[in-house]
Amino acid sequence: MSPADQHAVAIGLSAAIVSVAEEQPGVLTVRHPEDGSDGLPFGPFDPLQHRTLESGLRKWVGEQTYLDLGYVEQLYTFGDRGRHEMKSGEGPRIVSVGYLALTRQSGETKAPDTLWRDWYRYCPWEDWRNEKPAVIAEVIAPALKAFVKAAPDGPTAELRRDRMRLCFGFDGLPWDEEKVLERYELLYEAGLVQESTRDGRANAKQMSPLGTGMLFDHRRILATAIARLRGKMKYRPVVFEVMPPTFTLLELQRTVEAISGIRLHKQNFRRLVEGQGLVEGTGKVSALSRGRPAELFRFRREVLRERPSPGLRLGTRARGPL
Amino acid sequence: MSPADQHAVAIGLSAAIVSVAEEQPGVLTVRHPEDGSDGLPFGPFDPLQHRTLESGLRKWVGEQTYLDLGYVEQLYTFGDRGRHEMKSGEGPRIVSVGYLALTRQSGETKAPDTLWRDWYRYCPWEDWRNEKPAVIAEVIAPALKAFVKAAPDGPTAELRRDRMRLCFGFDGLPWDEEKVLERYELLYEAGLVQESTRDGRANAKQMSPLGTGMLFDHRRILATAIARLRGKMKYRPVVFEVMPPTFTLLELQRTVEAISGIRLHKQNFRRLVEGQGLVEGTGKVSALSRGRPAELFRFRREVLRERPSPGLRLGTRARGPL
DNA sequence: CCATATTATACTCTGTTTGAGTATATATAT
DNA sequence: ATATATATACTCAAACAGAGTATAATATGG
Repeated sequence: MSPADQHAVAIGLSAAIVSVAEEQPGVLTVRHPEDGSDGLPFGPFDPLQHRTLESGLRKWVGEQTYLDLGYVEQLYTFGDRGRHEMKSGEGPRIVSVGYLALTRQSGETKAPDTLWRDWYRYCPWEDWRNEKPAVIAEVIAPALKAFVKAAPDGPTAELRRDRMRLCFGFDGLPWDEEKVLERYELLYEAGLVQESTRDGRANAKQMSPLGTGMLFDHRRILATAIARLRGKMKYRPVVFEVMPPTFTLLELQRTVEAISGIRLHKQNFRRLVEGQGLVEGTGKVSALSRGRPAELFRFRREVLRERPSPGLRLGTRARGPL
Repeated sequence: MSPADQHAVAIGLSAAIVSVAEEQPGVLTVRHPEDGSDGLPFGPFDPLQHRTLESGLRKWVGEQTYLDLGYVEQLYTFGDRGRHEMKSGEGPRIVSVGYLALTRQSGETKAPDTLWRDWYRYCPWEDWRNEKPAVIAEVIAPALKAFVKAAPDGPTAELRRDRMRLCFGFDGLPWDEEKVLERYELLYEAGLVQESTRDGRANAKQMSPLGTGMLFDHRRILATAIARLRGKMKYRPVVFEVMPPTFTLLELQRTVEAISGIRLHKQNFRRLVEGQGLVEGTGKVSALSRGRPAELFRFRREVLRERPSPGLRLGTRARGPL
C-alpha cells in the first residue's frame, strides 16, 4: 500500500432493507462469497456517478437486489478503525454510511445470493412478543455481571452496571424496546458477540447463543435500523410502507408488534389507529379468518397533509417540553 | 485534476457547537479568511490519525476553538454534489459529516477568528418566543405562494403547497418547532436563501431578510442541529449540558425556551421538571432577582440511572404505539 | 413605613389520553 | 346447537396536559 493510499478514504454504503411477512420482520442479506457469513447489501459510493449519497445507494441496491426501494432513510456514519476490515489493518479506511429502507416485497428474492432473514436471528434478545427471551436471564445477565466485575476500577464498574441495568431492564427497570443499538454495543464491548472476536477482542464464543454474526459492522447497522424504525413508527406512519394496500387492523397490529418486539392491547390499538385518522375502512371484509370476518382497511395518505406528525404512539413514553 | 483524484472522496467534519447565554442560543462560527462569510468550525478527517470520526472531530475542534466539548452527537452525512464547493465543480468531492456539540462556555472565545453568534441570525423565522416572526407573513408566505404557482405541473404544485402549509403552519395548522430542517430545505429549494444562488439556483436575493448565509452546507447542518436538539431535549436531559452547575428554575425555563423557540407555561414547567426528578434544590437562593428570591437547583445526575429516558417533555405531541 | 410591583411557589380545575377491562356481534369447527 | 375464535363497541379509573388562581417573599418608590 502506497503512502497516498494510507490517507485515502472510501465511502461504503450499506442498507438494512426491511420488510415484514408472516409476523416476522425480515432483513435482506447477501451471502459473502469467501467468508460464508451474511452481510447487508453494500457497495462503494462513486462521486463521479452519483449526485447524492442516497441516489448512489438506490442505484446499486437496484442492481444488486432487483428491488425498487420506497422509503429510504440515512441512519448513521461509522468510521471506526478495525470494525470494517475482514482482517484488521488491511485496505484503505472505509467510512460506512448506513441506511434503512422499507419495502413491501418479501418472500422470494429474485436476485442471486440474497436471502430474507428474520431480523431476530441477529438479535434474539429483542423479541419480547411471547415472553422475555430466555437468553437474557440465562446468558446475557451472568456474562454482563462478569463484565462488570472485570472492570479495571470502581467508576468503570459502576458505569457498566448502570448501562447493563438500563439496557436490559434489570432490577425491575422497564424494558425500552428502542435501545437496540445501546444493547448491541454493550454486548460488543463485553466481547459477547462474534464480531468482537473478529475485531480483535477477547472472550467471544464462535457459536454464540447471542445471534448470528454479520460481515463488517453490518450487525451494528442493523441494530441502528431496528432502533430507528421502532422509534420512527411512533410519530410517522412508516409502517404502511411494509403493508399491502389493504389489511385488517389485526394484521396491522401484528406488523407493529413484529417490529417493536412487544405485544399491544388490541382494543386500544384500534382506538388509536382509527382515532388518529390513519386508516379508513374499505367496506370489504377479509376472507381467511377463523371468527368474525375483519374489515379491510387502507392507509389514509391524507393524514400526511392534515397533521404535522401522525404516528402510532404506542406504549407511550410521552414526550414533553423539556 | 488527475483521473484518480476524480474518484477521490474527502471526509469533512463540521460541528455546530451550541451554548446558551443571556437567553440566546449561540453557535460558534469561524470567519472564513477569503470569502468573508461565516461558517462552522470544520476540518478534514484523517484516517491515519483518528480511530473514530468523533475522536477526529474532538481533536481539531480542540485545536481550532480551544474548547473542550462535553456532549457530542453525530447528525447527518451530506454528500450532495454542488452544495459544498465554493464554486461548483472544483476540487475533490467532499462528503460532509455534521455534528452537534453542547458546551457551557460562552461569551468570549479565546480562539482567533471565532465568534459566538445568536443562532436565530441564521434562521429568524424559528424564534416564536415573543410573537410569530413577521418575516413569515411578510416574506416567506408570498414567496412560497409564488413558488407553488411556478410549479411545472399539478402534482408538483400540490406537493409544494402541502409542504408549505405543514412546515410553516399556514391554514391554522400548528407550528411544529422541530421541523427546522424541513423549513430550511423548502426555502433553499424555493431559492429564497443565499446558498441557493451560490449553488447555482436562480431567484435568490443577496441581502435576504431570511437570515445570514453560511459557507458550504453549514447552514443546513445548523438547521439539522437545531432540529435535533429541540427534539432530543424532550426525552434526554441534554439541556443541562449548557447550564451552569446551579440555576433557578426560571433560568432553566428560559434556556429551554431559547432553544425550542417557543414560550412555556411557568407553573407547569416547574411541576414537570420537579416531578420528573430532574433537579434538586440546593437550599441556597439566587441573589439577583427583582422579586422573591428563587431557589437554586442543580441537575440530578442520578435520573440517568433511574429511568430509561428522562427528558423535559414539553408541549407534548405525544408518541404512541404505532 | 407603606403601597405597589415583581418574582417564586403552591394549589385547583378541567378536558384528554392511556391502560385495562367488559360486553356484544359474527363468523368457523365439530 | 355448542364451543370457540375473532371483531368491534363501550366503560372506567388513573395519569397527565393546559390553563388558571392564590399566596409568599422580596425590591422599589413614595
